[in-house]
Amino acid sequence: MRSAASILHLDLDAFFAAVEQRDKPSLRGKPVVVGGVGPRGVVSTASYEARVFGVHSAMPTHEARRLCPNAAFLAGRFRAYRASSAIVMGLLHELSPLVEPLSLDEAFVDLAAGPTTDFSPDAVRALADGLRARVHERTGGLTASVGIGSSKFIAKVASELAKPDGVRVVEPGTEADTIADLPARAIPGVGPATMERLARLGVRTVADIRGLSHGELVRELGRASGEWVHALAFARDERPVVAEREAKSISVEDTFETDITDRAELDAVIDRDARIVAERLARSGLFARTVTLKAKRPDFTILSRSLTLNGATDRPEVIIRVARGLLDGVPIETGFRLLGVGVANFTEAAQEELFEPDAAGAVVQSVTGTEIPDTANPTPTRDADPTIRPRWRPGFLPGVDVHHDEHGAGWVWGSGLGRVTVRFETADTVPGPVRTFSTDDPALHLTEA
DNA sequence: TCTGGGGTCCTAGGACCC
DNA sequence: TCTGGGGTCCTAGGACCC
Repeated sequence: MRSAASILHLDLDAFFAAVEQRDKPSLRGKPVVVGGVGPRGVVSTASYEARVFGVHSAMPTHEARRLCPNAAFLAGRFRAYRASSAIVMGLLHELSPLVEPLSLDEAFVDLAAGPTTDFSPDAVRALADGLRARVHERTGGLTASVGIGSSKFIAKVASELAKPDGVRVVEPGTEADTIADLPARAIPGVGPATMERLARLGVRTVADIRGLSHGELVRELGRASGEWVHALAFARDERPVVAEREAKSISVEDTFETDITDRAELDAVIDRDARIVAERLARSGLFARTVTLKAKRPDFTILSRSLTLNGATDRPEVIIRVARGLLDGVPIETGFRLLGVGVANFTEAAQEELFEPDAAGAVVQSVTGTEIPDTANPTPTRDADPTIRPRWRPGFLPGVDVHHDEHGAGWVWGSGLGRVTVRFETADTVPGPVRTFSTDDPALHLTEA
């Protein structure tokens, strides 16, 4: 926590709905609900006119329709939202180079990293008013709420208190008092489950948390969460504003209008999602080592299966093959309401860390790496497939190349120069046994799937 | 007519290595 | 021969956020 109120949090009011009302004058002053419009959709944003009826974010759309049948229900126009968001983020960058977007409609700004020198309450209030006026003008009428405080937590609480269309500055020294009477739920990271546990300890407000010992909280909530909640209850928050955070995962998922049981249909969903994931990977110039399959059962329980490859990939056929393999190990009789494919564990191509020593201590090629000399085993027995991009040579692709011998069939798990790891498929389990072959082992029979 | 999609972080157990 | 601790990686699930 700083001594000056130098962290700003901006939150656009009912953002998606406000953009719709701005662009369609007939919707102004009327309830607007943006979100999933299908039978299993949920509300993303409700305009303030719709909130009067009890409609709010994350509510099932069918319930919103029941509460407010006269509202306009819209699926959302993300291109328009991104455009307005970019204008606002640009305005924030005029205040400081250190801007941390949290979503399209929200960001932190570290004013101390910019030209601002006067952090007196009056000065930062004037700064926030100027910012809000520019947002309104440059976006064609959108309103924003702005909070300023000595930490991220306090700035965010302040913008919440300022809503809608207002400013709130929490003066240094008044932080603990400001949050004392808020529900414990106001602490980020305290959701329904944590709130339930805290309630059992008699906690309702932030101040109530202060009555518990550090040890009690850690015992009840676990190490990380306990310490976090304890610190924030006393308004202790040292998190820096971080401008650019690198993505750690990419995923695509679909909720179906009716549950799907059919394997072929599930495979088709995997294919579609995996191709989108691969496209986004390639566009980011990233390669992923871990593929995850996610499924939601009719009873809403979520199941996930993941597999980490020896090498990284951005190829759709690899992601598809791995994801389908993961589905093999999952009972599908009850059907799923959602299926999704994700990737994680990113590397960038042709970087040194992609080369790893093999069992013998020699350096071998990772599947995304560039070939490097291996004097111990200089000759891969198979030429590079010309359809495979150069970085893949000598080109045994995890999940694509298939091995077949008298012990059964399997697919390539990973490959380095001079070795190929094969995972055998078994009748009822994934993963099956794994075996590593030398590339000149006559028992190794590889074909492309 | 039941409850999205895109993420992040944490926990816990097992494998494996030193 | 037995015991054992620490560290890292992987996997599965859960909580949470916008």
